[in-house]
Amino acid sequence: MSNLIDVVSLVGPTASGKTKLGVDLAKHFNAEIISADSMQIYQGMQIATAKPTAEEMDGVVHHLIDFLPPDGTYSVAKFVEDASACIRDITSRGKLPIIVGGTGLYVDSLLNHVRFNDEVRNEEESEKLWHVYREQGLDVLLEELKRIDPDSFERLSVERNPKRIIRAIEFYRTTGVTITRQIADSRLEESPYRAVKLGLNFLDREKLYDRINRRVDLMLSLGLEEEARQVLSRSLSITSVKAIGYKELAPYINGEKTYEECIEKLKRETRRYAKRQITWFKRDKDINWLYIDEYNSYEELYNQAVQIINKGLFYG
RNA sequence: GCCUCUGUAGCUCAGUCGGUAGAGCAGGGGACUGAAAAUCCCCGUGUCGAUGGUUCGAUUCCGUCCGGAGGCA
Repeated sequence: MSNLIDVVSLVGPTASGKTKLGVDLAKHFNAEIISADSMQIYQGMQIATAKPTAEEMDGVVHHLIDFLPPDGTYSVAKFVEDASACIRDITSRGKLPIIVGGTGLYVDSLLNHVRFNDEVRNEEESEKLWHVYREQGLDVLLEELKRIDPDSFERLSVERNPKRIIRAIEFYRTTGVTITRQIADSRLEESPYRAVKLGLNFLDREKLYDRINRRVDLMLSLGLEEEARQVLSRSLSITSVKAIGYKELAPYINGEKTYEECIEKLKRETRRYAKRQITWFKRDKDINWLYIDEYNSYEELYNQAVQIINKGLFYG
């Protein structure tokens, strides 16, 4: 008998059917759902984020959905804090937490119990560094990084990813600790969770892409364009502007591009997003993958999921 | 019917003065610690429309055929 906390996680690319399976599993296991989705947190962004409707939730309690106005910022660190509190709360009421979502960084940080530094993000420092980057290029920043944190210089100088290089410097300047050190420190504590991990995907990538394309069409028929007009007219935070669905439609709404061009772009961006999600999740060898096109029916897939969870929970 | 142009990667097209070819887009693989629906890295063999001919050698030149576009009657 361990004192680890049992949780279930359900991940997968967008449009793979996480919402429905999550709800069905929650009902079966007397569970509540914690959403791990960086965009479904926002109010007013319903259609584009494929946020579950009341009907889809079907009475199952969902946490961390639809609670932040679009001008609010959010982050992994905040998510881990919020979701951890949710797990404690759900568990204390004798129920099982199921984490459902497509934001891999969120899920992993939560389940691995990553400890983020207490220091909050330093926006001004970050802005300054971006300015330097735009004015003088990346090499100046790389030089500084080489001086303060040779290890992360090693890692980051190959890909030359400005966002990461800037964050590494920003982090050091505000905390006096290197990001390399922080990453190591963040994993010192053992995770208090024992997670049964499920992943939803297709063997045949084409089938996923078909589904994504059809879902975008469905979103449009549900009024995505009108939602986009509303969302785009509000002030958005640095996080919420990134949502796929609005910025792709903007050129059409502004009369700069045709409807067809923008829809194509929207579908393509969604497909690419799904591909990146898959790349992220593939790395976790503990995930039990359920390949949708390997099952004859949803019931079969559902039963398999139930079996895996039972096995993990009672004999894991 | 005649004339001209055209057929090369999934798509749009370069190119080879004859030595079997390369860009963009699409697509694939990967990275990922406070913006992650973000940010970034790597990856190009394809009967060069078909078939004859010339040639040591043809995707390239010539003939014929098939497909596409345009022009003249």
